[in-house]
Amino acid sequence: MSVDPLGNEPQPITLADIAREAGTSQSTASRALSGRGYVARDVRERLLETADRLGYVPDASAQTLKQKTSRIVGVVVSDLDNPFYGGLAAGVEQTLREADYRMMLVGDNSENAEETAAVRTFISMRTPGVILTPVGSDATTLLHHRGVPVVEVDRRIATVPCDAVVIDNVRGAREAVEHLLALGHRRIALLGVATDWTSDAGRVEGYREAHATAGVPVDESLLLRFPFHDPTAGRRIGDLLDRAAPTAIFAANNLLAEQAWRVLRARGLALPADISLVGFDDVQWTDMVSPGITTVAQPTIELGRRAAALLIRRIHEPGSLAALELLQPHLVVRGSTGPAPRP
Amino acid sequence: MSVDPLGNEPQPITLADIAREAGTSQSTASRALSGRGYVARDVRERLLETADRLGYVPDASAQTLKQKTSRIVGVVVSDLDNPFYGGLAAGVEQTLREADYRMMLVGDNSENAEETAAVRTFISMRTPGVILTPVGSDATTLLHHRGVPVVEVDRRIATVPCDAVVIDNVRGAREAVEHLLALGHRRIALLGVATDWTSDAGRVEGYREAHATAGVPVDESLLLRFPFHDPTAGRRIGDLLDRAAPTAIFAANNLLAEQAWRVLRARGLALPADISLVGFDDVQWTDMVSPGITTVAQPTIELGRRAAALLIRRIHEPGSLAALELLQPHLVVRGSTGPAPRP
DNA sequence: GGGTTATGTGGTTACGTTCCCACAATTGTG
DNA sequence: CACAATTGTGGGAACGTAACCACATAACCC
Repeated sequence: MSVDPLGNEPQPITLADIAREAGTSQSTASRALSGRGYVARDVRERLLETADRLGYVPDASAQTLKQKTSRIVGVVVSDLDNPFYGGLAAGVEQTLREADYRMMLVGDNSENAEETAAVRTFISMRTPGVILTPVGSDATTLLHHRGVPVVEVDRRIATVPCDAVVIDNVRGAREAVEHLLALGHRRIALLGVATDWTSDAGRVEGYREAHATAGVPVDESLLLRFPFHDPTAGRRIGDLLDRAAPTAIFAANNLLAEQAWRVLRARGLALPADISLVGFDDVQWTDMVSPGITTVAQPTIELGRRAAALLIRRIHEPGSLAALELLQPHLVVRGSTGPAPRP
Repeated sequence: MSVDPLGNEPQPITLADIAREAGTSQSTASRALSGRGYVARDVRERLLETADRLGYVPDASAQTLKQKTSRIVGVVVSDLDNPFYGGLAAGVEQTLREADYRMMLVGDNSENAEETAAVRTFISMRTPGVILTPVGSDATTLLHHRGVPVVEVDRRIATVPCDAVVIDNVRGAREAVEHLLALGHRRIALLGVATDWTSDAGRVEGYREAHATAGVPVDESLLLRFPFHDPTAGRRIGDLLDRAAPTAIFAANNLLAEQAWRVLRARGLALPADISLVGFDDVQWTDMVSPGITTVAQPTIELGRRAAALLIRRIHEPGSLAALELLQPHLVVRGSTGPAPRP
């Protein structure tokens, strides 16, 4: 690269520069580079060449200011550290990129305030649309009120009409619990999240449905709910084991499944001889531990892809009714589940 | 919320609107809301109140256009799906948020072209600085040439002066291999990445250093290098086992460690009786499988935090010399390593 | 009491882009 | 040959903000 040896490029070059250099007007240069409007073949080529030669990069803020919308889609997930959200984001980005949009990814640590703050940033950036795993309804309301398309993914919370793509949590949970019931378990603990998330509510519902269908009454003392990041989760799970003597545990997300697994190992309980365990979300470790963990697998990246596709459609045709896409999970049976121990 | 029941908010409100509403000039309104410059107490309060009441959100693109810089730091990582990069991003975001910057996270799938494209977007957004896990040197050069501060994390590739924060790969690898040598292993396979990444080069160097210090010659046929995402990795590792008969494997990143582990399990080899395994990067599963995997742990989120802190410092005082921060990894010994089997 | 400073305010411009409009020249159509 | 459509170009006004500058008024100091 043979450029300015002093390395100081004080002024970035603008459209005006390349217009002057190519001997045309700014208007023509704009048309040539943006590809909209008439411009003669040779003139266009000359302009493209000079732009390239001078290393012209259009100023996104000027474009956004003028066009009143940017090409950066806002995405907010609950936890950047959790592989589930990582996969989701990867799926979103992939589809967005194909449609020539960029992704701005933000984590909100499951805090309503952080979610709202992120959304405020998106609004100020004139984002064309937002994808989020909602933690509260404020953010979506804010966006909807501003006319910004929103797609909720993984959970539905919005109190205003908006698109969503979620998995069939009821069915996933039902299949998991049916599997346990079929193995003879009658005392199945449920570890869930103590929020108003629909994902969690659905999983509880599936748990109850399976019991109802099988004619097994639900012992409410077997249900345990946790805040999103609960440092005392391990102890509480231990208490549950002592207090309610379950023969199986259904953990409604990958974090709780891990916690439960660690407690069981610490107690030296054998899977599935002493107790059975089913998780939700097929993360990496579930097939590496022995025995492998039976779990409800979700199409994580596909969830992201669908959300992005839905958003793009909505950006292009804002009119139509709010859509709800329901993806199907499926139960992956591994060694962590077996017949209920005979007392 | 009692707003426009028709839900159409065609024009977002601007500074001019709130100035008119409060009976001041635009200049005064700007000063009151941005907090720079004189404005009487009561006037300021009145302006803040009206801004709040009307739901004013400043237009980021106008601000950026005027100020020639935005508050959105660009971050590009190799793989959103990999928990290592997820942790890194979480650390970066946390520190950035505290300094009132936002993060724009992009994945590049370890493709030079995608990395460069992302960086071009950042430039067009007038990003105040960029943090990246570099895959090539083009991106950094581009940014440096434009006068945008860059911090490289995890690896150093730049051919231009720029800040970096990495871990001491040589030492991490050396300790891992010394551990194996001390256990009597003499045929230690190395699984690495076939790139010019300094992280990988450092790990190879540590491997060689440990051998040299112990006076053990290195059998080059034990060294294996893979592209970043190699679908044939499993087969190649299997070939290595057959061909070179190692008694231990040192896998230089978490992906390769997982691959190796799966191959060993598939072959029914017992850890550590038949063969020992050491990984790099202490991801979740390493202490869940049995036996646990001995591994070189890196302070992942801390890596992200330091990078962000360094970038912020550099943004505020551009003059000083490029800094290199070296974080120390440490070896976590678990059950996957044991004495070399007697032939 | 004239100068300096602190405290406040408003007019105006510039940032870089897009896009509407006006206008030329060329070609086609009755 | 008039009149329209096609092809092509350039002038100039926005978009919403920040910041420079000019200009008030009041307080303060020798």
